[in-house]
Amino acid sequence: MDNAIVWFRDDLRLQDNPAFTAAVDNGYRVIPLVISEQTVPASAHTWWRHYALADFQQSIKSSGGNLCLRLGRAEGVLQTLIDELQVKAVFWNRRYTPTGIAIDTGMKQHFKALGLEVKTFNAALIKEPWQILNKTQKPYRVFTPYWKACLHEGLAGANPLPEKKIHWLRTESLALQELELLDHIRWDKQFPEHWKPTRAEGLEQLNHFLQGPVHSYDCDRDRPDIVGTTRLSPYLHSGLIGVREVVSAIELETALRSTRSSVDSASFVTGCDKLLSELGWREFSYYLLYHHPECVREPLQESFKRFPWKKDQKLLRAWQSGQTGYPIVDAGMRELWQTGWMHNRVRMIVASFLVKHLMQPWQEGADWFMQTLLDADLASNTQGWQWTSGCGVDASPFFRVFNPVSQGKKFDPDGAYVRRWVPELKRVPLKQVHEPWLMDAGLQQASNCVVGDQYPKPIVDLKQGRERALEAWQSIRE
DNA sequence: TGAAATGTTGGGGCG
DNA sequence: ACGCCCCAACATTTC
Repeated sequence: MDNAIVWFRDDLRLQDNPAFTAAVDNGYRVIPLVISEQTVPASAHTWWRHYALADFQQSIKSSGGNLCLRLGRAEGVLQTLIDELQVKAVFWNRRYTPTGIAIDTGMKQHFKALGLEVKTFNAALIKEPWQILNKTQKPYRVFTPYWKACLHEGLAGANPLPEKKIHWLRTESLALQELELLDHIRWDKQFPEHWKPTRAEGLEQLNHFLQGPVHSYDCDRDRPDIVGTTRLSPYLHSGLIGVREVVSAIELETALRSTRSSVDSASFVTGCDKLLSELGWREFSYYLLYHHPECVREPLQESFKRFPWKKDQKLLRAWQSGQTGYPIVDAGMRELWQTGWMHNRVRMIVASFLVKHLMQPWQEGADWFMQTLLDADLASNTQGWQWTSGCGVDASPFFRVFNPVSQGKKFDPDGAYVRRWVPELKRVPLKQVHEPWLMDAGLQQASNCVVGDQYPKPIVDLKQGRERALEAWQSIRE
């Protein structure tokens, strides 16, 4: 029996894993490998990765293997193992980030040239980015026709499990701690209160969602004050759960429902369609990143390269630390810092505020999100920022400036979300909870929220900020 | 997957 | 009963 390395990256699961399945079914003895290249310092998503790896390690252990953890540059690590263990094949699932593609392409050529069998697969996406093209054989630039084309082809479900018995090759491994994925400064100490990075927990969340919240997903997903979303993003990014497993779960639940005629099937179908379309946006992000790798740093709309940003470290710091004086913005930024996650509606609000009212370059916001999000996903994050900044393809028009006060009133109508994350607002009456500066001096005292003292004064005037942004935008229009 | 400015309409108070 | 004004409520336009 020959040995094959299955190199796991953002696909930390044995189910729905085509590279792993192929290795087993092709009759190889499997060396499950994870390499930590340590190119980024410990941050929120490496915290997640640490515990996700612990879970993955455990699942391999319980099926009789041991996960091989290594540190260093991928090529060197692979070469060492190949030499030591007479490895005949290397299998992995594809990445789609520019650097990931560059590394993987080079490595595939290198090891093929040495006579190894190297095979790559799709575990991360419903459709490969090169698969979906418009009538002129070019990539789509608008979401809706793109997603229709995907739906027309049919959404693939989970990849099959191996049919043959799994044979593991046990190897020496570093201890998980030696990967140094946890920061020495334990600013992440509150994460465990909010997250359990295990596959079982992710599946549980998915199932729970499909049993209840999916029915009101259409409106509830916009409400940061209630748990109306799946909160699956970190599971999907690390690959504890595969996106195609989500598709399969939806299909299975739909099939179960069609056998009984339930009265609430309409809301179920609507919710599922909405969820699928959110997964569609994720796909579209990977698609755009694949076809336009430069979009990580460069706006997709040429004219935005001339945008007159007003770089200001003080404003950026105030935004990052949730001290802007606008409750919904501060609540979002503090939720992010404390839990490693932010509700999507609030991501749009804080992004619009940073880019438009504060006139800071979207790349600054994108960088901060990548450092602080558990689900730090280059594709989704880049597209999210380009979308709100109005410089992406099929983006929100720049003139659509979110007003943090009206957005707060609309999507956090009881003030529960802002009060949860901005404790200064706990005793502020609902009427002023999204605009505490409107309280008179006496009420500010009585509410323990003296503006300019206990809670910051608004960092920018909304009307002025909006007008300044629109003027700047006019200046770059053709 | 906005918001603000501007335009239009229609009911009610009032002389 | 009528015209006039006011102004909410809604609709349209603009960024």
